[in-house]
Amino acid sequence: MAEEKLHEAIDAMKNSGVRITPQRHAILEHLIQSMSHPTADEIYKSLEGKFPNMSVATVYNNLRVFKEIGLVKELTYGDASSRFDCVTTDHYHIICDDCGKIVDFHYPGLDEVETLAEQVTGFRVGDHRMEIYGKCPDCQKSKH
Amino acid sequence: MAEEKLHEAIDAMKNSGVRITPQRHAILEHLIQSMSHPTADEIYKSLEGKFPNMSVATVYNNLRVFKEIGLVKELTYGDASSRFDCVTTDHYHIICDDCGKIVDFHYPGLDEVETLAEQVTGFRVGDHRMEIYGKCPDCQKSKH
DNA sequence: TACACTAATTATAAACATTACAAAGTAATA
DNA sequence: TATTACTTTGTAATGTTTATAATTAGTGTA
Repeated sequence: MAEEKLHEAIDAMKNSGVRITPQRHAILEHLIQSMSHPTADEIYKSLEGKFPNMSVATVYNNLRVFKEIGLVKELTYGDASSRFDCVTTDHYHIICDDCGKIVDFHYPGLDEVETLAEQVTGFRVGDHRMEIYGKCPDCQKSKH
Repeated sequence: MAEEKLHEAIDAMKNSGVRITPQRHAILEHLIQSMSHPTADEIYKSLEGKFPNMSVATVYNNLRVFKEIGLVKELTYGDASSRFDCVTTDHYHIICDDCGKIVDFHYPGLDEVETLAEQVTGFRVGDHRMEIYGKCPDCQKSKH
């Protein structure tokens, strides 16, 4: 299924007229397979072996491209660096205040919130994001 | 009413054993009165007149203190710097993709989402945030 | 397949927000 | 007043992200 997602993503790139370079392929592959929410630097470091000459700028450039096509979402929390999440099915994130762990959390889309927001504000709504904060099971146990 | 909020905030500081310095008073006052979502630098610049010697570090330090007491929330969007929002009544934000305008948007708290998240993930939930993205009325008119 | 056009990559420098640190100042308490 | 702990200040340092120019590499067409 990761294979399939990758193909879909590559098709999306073709349709948008975006060239498919080895670096882009590798970044996408890593995002899909990692099942996590890596920072740009983490992606850069994890591809060091395959692409010893790849520049950090390439990672940033392509994450921006993927974002523009809609393949990837940028997650900005309070901490230093953004994290990037492959857009697959609708889901939200729940984040541990103590250890920073991020867990995916599926929930029927909040369409009614979007609709009401349109009516109240006059915006044309395209998207929304939500994060839930709390304490993960592990950190609940370790009462310091 | 801004006056009143300020007093409440100052009481909260007293209860938390946090000293009320002129700088803290001014930062809080600005946050409450501005009715916007300023960056740390905007706060710094707007208080330059009153406090010519105030350091940027002071602004950052105190915003962190306010956050810890629960007086202020940090809003991190994709852009360079965080914005800070006085915690008053429950509300969310709707943000224009084009011009970056941020508009408050009231909505009955999503308590049922928090509850479900607890059940599904085992987290103990304390808080959540949501942002809605779209195109504001002004930017809809100016079809580029 | 080779060519030409355009886009992408690289390497580096720069910008920028935020934090760390030490020294000086200030409030609270006894 | 002396002591203590907390705040502010100024500056340096850190770390992420972007800008730039030169080089390299995809892609469509002959």
